[in-house]
Amino acid sequence: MPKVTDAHLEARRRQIVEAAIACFAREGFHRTTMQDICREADLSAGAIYSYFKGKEQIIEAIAAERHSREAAFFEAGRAAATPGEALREVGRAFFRSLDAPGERRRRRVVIQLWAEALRNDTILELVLGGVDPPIAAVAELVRQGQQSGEIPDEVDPEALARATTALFQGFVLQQAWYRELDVEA
Amino acid sequence: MPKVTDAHLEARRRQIVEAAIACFAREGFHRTTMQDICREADLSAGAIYSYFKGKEQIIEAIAAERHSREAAFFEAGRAAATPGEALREVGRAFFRSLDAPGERRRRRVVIQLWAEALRNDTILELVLGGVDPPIAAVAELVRQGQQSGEIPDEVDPEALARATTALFQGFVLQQAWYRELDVEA
Amino acid sequence: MPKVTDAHLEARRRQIVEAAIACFAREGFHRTTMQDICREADLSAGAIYSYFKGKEQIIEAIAAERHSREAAFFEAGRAAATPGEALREVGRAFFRSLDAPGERRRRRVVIQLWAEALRNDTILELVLGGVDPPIAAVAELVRQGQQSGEIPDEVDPEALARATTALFQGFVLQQAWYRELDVEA
Amino acid sequence: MPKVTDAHLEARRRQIVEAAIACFAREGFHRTTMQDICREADLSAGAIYSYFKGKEQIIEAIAAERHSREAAFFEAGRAAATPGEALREVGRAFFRSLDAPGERRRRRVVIQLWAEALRNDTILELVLGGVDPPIAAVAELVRQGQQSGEIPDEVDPEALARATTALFQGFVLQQAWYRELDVEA
DNA sequence: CATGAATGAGTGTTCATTCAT
DNA sequence: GATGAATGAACACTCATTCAT
Repeated sequence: MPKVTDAHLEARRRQIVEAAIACFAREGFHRTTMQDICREADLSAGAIYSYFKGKEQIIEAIAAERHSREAAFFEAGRAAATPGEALREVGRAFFRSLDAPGERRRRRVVIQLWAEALRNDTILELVLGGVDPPIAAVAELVRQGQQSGEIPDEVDPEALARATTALFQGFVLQQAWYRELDVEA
Repeated sequence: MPKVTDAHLEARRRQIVEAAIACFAREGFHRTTMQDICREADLSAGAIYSYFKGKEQIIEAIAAERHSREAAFFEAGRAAATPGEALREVGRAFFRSLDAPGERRRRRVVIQLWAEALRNDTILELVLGGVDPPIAAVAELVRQGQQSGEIPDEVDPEALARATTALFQGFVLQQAWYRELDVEA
Repeated sequence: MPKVTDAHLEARRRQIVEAAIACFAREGFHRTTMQDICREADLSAGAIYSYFKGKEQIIEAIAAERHSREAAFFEAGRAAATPGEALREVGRAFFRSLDAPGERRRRRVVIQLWAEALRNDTILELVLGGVDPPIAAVAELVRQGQQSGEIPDEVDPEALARATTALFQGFVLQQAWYRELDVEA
Repeated sequence: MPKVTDAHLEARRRQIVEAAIACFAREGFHRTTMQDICREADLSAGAIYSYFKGKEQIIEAIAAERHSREAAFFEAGRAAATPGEALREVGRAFFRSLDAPGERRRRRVVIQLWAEALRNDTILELVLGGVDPPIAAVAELVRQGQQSGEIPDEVDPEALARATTALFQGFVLQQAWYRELDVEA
């Protein structure tokens, strides 16, 4: 890694990550060669290795990116009047994102990250880092909803939060396989 | 897939598939070498290639297997008195399977199949073949429940079925990442 | 390393080592590519990697071989009547080997091993393993010569042995650079 | 070797050569990258390529340097009263240099040059240019010693000179491998 | 039918060298 | 003159697949 100093380092890394996402969405992590990424990023092999230690690290960089993206959904709920409304708003933000065409590619990569997390602890950690905080946030909203009487007390907030997340993950999956409707919650 | 005529062909194929599942669950499709499978199955490379045309075909065979497994859940609902009870029974059967230790390994492989389905149409078809009929079955149960008044009319049966499946898929995912509770539905 | 079982393993290893020596003598360790060795050994890359874990290990195998070769010189001295005569016989055996055409190639490789030993402890050990015992053997002969009065008492046997070895090593070097005479001792 | 006109060119070249020696002694010619040398010399890659056409040429510059160093040993003998005494003085100067700590690093590089000389004729010439004149000088001293009766006539001066050099080279080698004594001659 | 040694194209990665700034 | 990011050919090594025995 022949060091790089200035701030365009971030731009280059983004360029590479973006190219890698395009390739990975198309062909998967393992069918994508570094040469493919080079071609897509319009950079030489050597250049890419100046910014990332290897293919694995590019994948990890993509996994790390998810954090912020997931967090964005919760911005949608912030303005809501009641916790229940906030929850519904978050759900709607999520469903809206399912249709965003730019996200499609990203979601195909996310599913591969789920699989990769099974055997790469670094990626598992990054993936959970993008999953656990939302679960906690939803659980907190549920607890608030229970205090305000909006949500029945007998529900376990943690379990409901987890179920909601599971539901979303399942939709991500189905959305990647077909092209379809959504409707309810 | 040349030679071999008799019915122990099926036994051999099962032996190989079983070994492959063990390897894939441990290391993933792409980190698993044919040699790994040979070792695990205690067979020579040549032997395996008598029963499967290649690695890809072993993966496809595993994907095909899922059909029958998923179908088994619906057996649980068959004996139920009402459609609503049947649905709950199917859900319970599913959650029970999440804890079955033998299933753990299989589910790790299923997640990889989800990712693989994104770039291999044969596998996509096989995966959907294991997902669509359950959805249809649940939708049918919902419709029956609506006719018997157990379930409100305004729900879209297809959408609810799809949501239920999504929920289950999400749980499969989470179960593979942590080790946890379930409780409600 | 797809295991290899029978005793022709040794033959194959020899074939590879022999090919590697030819390449290394011609081009040096670092200019020789694995493909060169493949070509010379008339084996595929994969085949070579069944017998050696990598290029480094081939070099180490060559270094290990030296042990036995160096030891052979001392056979020459065994039949000698007196220790002094034995020493002279060993020297003569050594000088004879300098002219052996087959050895020429090997000596070119030995010089490279000397350099390699400076930064590879495994090789340093192997090289010293081929150098220390001869030194000890010569020192022992000198001691015997001192007891029999053939050699003056004031010489330090260790130092003389070491000097003798140094002399031999220097000759190996010069012989590899020019093509020349030897005469005395 | 473009540009650069003034006399501090020599200073820069020395700076680079010095850095290269440090790196080569540590890691060997082939494990040392140009980046390593850049870092050690605290110069940019481009700068180094202004003073040397490439890595090879730096190595050659190091080899060329040896000439003068070897020659210095013979200064020691110049003041001696008799040829025999001169020879002993040269030997002593050599052994003294074996212990000089700064020389240690250089000798590690010399050994690598010996190996490199086997496949790079430019380096072979440079190495021999540092070896042949000393041999000739020693042979001349021997001849003088024979004329003055100090040394028996039946010795071949050339052969003895060559043997002396071989002895020295062997000591250089051993000194690089262990840390040891010297004593006699 | 089975074996497992052999194949060889293809992979991720390195590093000497260049050249726009 | 100096810089250091970029280049890209070359390398060591892997592994799905084949086929002589």
